[in-house]
Order: sequence, then structure tokens, then C-alpha cells
Amino acid sequence: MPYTAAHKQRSRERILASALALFTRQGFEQVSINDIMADAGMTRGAFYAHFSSKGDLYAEAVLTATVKNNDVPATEPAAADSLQLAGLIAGYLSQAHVKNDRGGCPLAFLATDIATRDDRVRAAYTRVYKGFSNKIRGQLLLPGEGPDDDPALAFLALLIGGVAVARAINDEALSERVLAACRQRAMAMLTTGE
Amino acid sequence: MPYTAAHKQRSRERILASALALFTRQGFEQVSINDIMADAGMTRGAFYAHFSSKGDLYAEAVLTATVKNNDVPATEPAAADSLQLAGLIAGYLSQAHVKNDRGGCPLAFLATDIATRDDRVRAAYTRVYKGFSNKIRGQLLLPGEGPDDDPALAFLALLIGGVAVARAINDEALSERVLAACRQRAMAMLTTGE
DNA sequence: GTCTATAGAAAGATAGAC
DNA sequence: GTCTATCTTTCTATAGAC
Repeated sequence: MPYTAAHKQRSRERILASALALFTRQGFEQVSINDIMADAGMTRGAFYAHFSSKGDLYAEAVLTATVKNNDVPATEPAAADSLQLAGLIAGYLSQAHVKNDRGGCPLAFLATDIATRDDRVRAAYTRVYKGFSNKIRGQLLLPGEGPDDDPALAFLALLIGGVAVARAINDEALSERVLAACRQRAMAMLTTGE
Repeated sequence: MPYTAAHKQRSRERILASALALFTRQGFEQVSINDIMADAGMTRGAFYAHFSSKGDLYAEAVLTATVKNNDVPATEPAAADSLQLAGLIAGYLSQAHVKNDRGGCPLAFLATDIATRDDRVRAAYTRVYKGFSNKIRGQLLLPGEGPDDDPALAFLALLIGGVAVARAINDEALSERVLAACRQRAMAMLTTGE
């Protein structure tokens, strides 16, 4: 029996991985089902044995970004966690991330693409966002200036905005200056007494 | 003579205004030439008397955002300018901006959409970005922490990232908390001795 | 310059063979 | 489950009338 359940599961995962990589880099509309299936080593026709529509796949693919590393509940911050955030800043706000052809963070690479999609896709993005912001909140020592002030959300907006802008602009030197400025500001947020 | 040069110019400007509004809200791929022309009060066929392609129109439309209010050279910052930036923060990082159906800032609404386009479009975005960041740099008192540190670029990334995220996520309360957190951080950048 | 009509290409989705 | 073939829709771009 050539087609076992495990085989189907592997095919599904290959499709999801290809979809996430291609969507992240090019956005929803500019990637066809054919592109994704070819990247996963299959043809168009096999697609609908796994997903009901392209939009369905988009939501599922974005969700896999959560499962991978971000679905973390908030914890108490500890002093040593600043080191982890320093590493995040250096990696996230880097040209290596901006130029990455297959592994960029969908929160930054798809931010404006998601805004125009249906609720299912936006809910998937929101879940990834919540997971990531919870993780940051658990490591960020900086206290808010009021009950409604959540520095983790501003920290993450700075990272996402920096990468999105650095990717969009057509000026290599300026792109690097954007990332450097954001790194500087983000690092300043790691020290409570800034 | 029904069709004067002035008439053509007015038609062109209507097309550009419709294009900027629709592209900004929905992105490049999700808007058809038909949509734009109908919004401008014309039909498809008239389009190519004004622009050579849809991509051409995209670049031109983004550029009009510069001409309108952002093509400003850098000037010396003055203390009173903090008030203008405070107004910018309140307006830019607001639900009214995020929910605006026709007047959003293309830097925030199109950031990830632009990244996948050709050089002409990215150059237009870059020019708008430079104009806006120059304007901010001229009003921001916060000094950088080194010769390579430009706080205006981080400030703008925070604004763009905040709006892009607030637009993408599917949780009204969280969206408002993102904007509030970014407002708080941006305001903190207005006082040099933070 | 703007219109209607249409050519040509691309892509989402389905049908049937293996 | 995956393949090839095809239906159908949508859209960019062009052609020709007024």
C-alpha cells in the first residue's frame, strides 16, 4: 500500500512548509497553488486532497509559525532574560533576516498582506502575534507607565516595523541604518532605568 | 472640443487619487484597473491613455503621497516642534487612522506589499519614506547614541509597525493596546532626558 | 479621450485515470 | 494520494468606434 496515513501526513507537512516559505516571501496573491505544490514536489491536482482552498492553506500555514516556537504563556521576567532579548534583537533586526528567502518572520513579512484577508487568516496571524508578544513580555524587565501601557507590544512593533521598512525600501545603506536605529532603540528598552 | 489638455490632467489626477486610496486599503493585487477606473468615474478602456501599465500606476500613485506633504528637506530641530510630533503620534497611532478607508499612510498600509514589487515601485516608496523621515528628524530633539544612530528612523519604524500590526490583528481590544503602547513609547522619545 | 468588445494569459478549482 | 486534463473565472492589455 503506497499511500499510508503517515505518508499523507508527510505530504501535508511538506505543503505547509513550502506554503509558509513562499507566502512569507511573496505574499498571498503572488504565489499560486502550482508554485507551492511544485516546491513541495507535487502537482496541482494533489492539493485538494489536503486543503479545501488556497485561503484555507494560508491560515494553516501561518498557524504553523506559532506551533514552531511562539505559543508560550506569559511568565515572570528574570534578569538573565535580557540576554535572550539582546540575541533576538540582533537576529531579528539584521540584514540576514530581511534578506532571508525562506525563513523570515511572518509577523513582519506579512503584516500588511494579512490586513486584507478574511477572519480565519487574521485570527491565525493574531495567535502568532499573541504567542510572540507573550514570550517577549515574559522576558522584558521594563515596566509600563500605567495599567494600559504594555512595553512588550511597543517593543514588538518596533521590531516588526523595522524589518518591514528595511525590506520595502530600495536603498541598501538606508535599510541598514533603519535596522541599526531600531536595534539601538530596542536595546535601550532592555534596561529599566533608561 | 470636448477633450482639452486640462480635462486630461483632471482625469489623470482622479485616477491617481482613486488608485492611491484603493491600493492603500487593499494592496496592489486585490485592486483591478476596472475597480480604479470605476472609482474615478470611467471605464477600463480609458486607462491606457494615461498610464502604460498597472505597475506604472502603482509607482505614480505612491509618489503622489510624497508630493502632498512629505517631500521636506531636513532642518534644525526646535523645542516647539515636539508639539507637532505629539500631534503626529496621536493621529498616526489612532484607530481612526487604522480604520480609515481612503486616507491611510501608504508607508504603514503598504509596507510588506511594496517589498515584492519592482524597483520603480520600491523607489517611489523609498522617496516617500525619506521625505517623512526627514520631516521627523527635523523635529525630533532626541540625539542618537552614536554617529550611526538615527532616532528618527526608529521613531518612524515604531509608528509604521504599530499601525501595520494594529491593522492586521483580529482582536479589537489588543489592537487598541498595541496603539496605546506605541503612543507611550513614541511620546517617551520626544523628551531628550528620558 | 473615452467607450464597448475582445484577445490572451493566468490561476483556482474539479474530474477521472492510475 | 497523486497525476494529467479541463472547466471557469478573472484580469491585463489591445482594437476600433465615436
